[in-house]
Amino acid sequence: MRTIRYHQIAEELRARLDSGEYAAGRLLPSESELSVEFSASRVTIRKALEMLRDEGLVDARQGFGWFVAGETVRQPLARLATIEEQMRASGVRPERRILEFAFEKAPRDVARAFGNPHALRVKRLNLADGEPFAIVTVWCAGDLAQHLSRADVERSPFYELLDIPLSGATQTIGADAADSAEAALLAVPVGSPVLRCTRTTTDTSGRVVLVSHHVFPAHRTKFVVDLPFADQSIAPSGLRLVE
Amino acid sequence: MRTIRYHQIAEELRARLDSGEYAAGRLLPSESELSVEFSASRVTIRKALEMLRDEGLVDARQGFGWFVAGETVRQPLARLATIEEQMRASGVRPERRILEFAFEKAPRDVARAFGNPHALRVKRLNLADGEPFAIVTVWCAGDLAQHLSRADVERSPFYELLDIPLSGATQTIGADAADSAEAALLAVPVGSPVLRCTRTTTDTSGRVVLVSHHVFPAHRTKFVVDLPFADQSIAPSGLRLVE
DNA sequence: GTGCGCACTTGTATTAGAGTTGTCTACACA
DNA sequence: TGTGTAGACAACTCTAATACAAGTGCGCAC
Repeated sequence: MRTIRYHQIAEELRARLDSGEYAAGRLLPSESELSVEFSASRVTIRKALEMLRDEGLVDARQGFGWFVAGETVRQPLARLATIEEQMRASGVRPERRILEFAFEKAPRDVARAFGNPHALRVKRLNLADGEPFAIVTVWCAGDLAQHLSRADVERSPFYELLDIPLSGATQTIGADAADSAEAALLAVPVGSPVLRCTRTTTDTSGRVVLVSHHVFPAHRTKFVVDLPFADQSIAPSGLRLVE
Repeated sequence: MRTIRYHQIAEELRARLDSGEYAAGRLLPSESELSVEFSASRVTIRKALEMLRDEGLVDARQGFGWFVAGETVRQPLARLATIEEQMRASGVRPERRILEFAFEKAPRDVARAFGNPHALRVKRLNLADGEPFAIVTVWCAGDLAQHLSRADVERSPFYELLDIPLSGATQTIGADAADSAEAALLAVPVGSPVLRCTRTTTDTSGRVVLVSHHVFPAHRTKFVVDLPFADQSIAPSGLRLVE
């Protein structure tokens, strides 16, 4: 059975991309190098690469080279380490388990922040090395979340899924006792202390686009804040009295 | 594996910034020095530095040099009013009750931070409108505290008593359950959730001068942190996994 | 103290070369 | 006609090397 050369080559390259062989380096070997490696002409290599481009796996820039398509998106975002990157860097294996995914009417306070009650609510459990370390509930403004699927949310963090520039956030940190549902999910006794955080994230126009709620078991997590200047008080900065 | 030179260099510099290698001096080596060190042209070094500038990590002034940009970015964090000023502004009457005042040998970790075990320990209860809202224990390096009396500490906050310029602090925020002594002081049930903060304050020379420990009842206190830039993750910033 | 010059820095613009993709033509083969 | 090879050229990117303008900091003569 006769197979077409550049289909074979495309298949081989696809396998390498999946295996992550080229993912790290970000840049694929040049067409010339590949043509030597596969004993094929540059034109044939190009045809194979163009197939992969049509599939969205790779992309090319003239004078630069072929690169894995996904990476370029992540590049500008990589500047600040996320908690999951930190975990990965320190050898801990992060995991996300989606518990609930629903478009629904947001609670009053969230709806007021969005200016619209229609929202996507995602509840998930984050694990570190298989052990639960956070329950996260995210509300996302409905119009921005319309194209998101459960698989999207399971695969990528929200900031990658929203293709609008985010600008800032306000975050509240408090302590509380775990209720029975939380205790079950986090595998801690009912009533044991947890850190409870609420965060509202806005885009560059100042519109609130995300409201999220986080519950961390106290024995596994702490916040570390560096204050470059003394803020004139022994009391930790940012502390507010509630009611 | 092909990689782009100035991406490599940017990555290396980023690592140094994170590790604090350049943070102390605040001023980075000049472009020329870096070009020699990396065996790269000045243009390449510039590209790497400009990447870091886009990320907000460093900044430059013509004729002066490149420097770590962290301070100005985080400045807003430091401008928060002190908790007691906030209380006064909202009509709440703050009060400080000194519980213990003693020059003594500091615990091992505090002594190591000071470089000297001799320290002043002050334990006090903070009240708002007569109700307890914080247990604060402050260790102050012994040589700086020698002229301080119990009356001094009762009257003024520590930052006013120390006549040396303070420069920054690192603060850890966690949750825990109140033990019996704390519960009694704060007038809450034993085992109810509290916020526990540890802060080390340094002077401009980088010497640790204060170590303080704070316990807040969860039902009365929360931390509010404004994050000027989106830090690219739903996970609250500054969160670290413990051990 | 004031002003000046010197050394050093970043900001910006060139030139050049090597390496890359984008595109085309010509040819061979089944 | 579809497939593959070979080669040539344009356009682009990255890096090096160089030069000059503009700003900063510092010491020195006055």
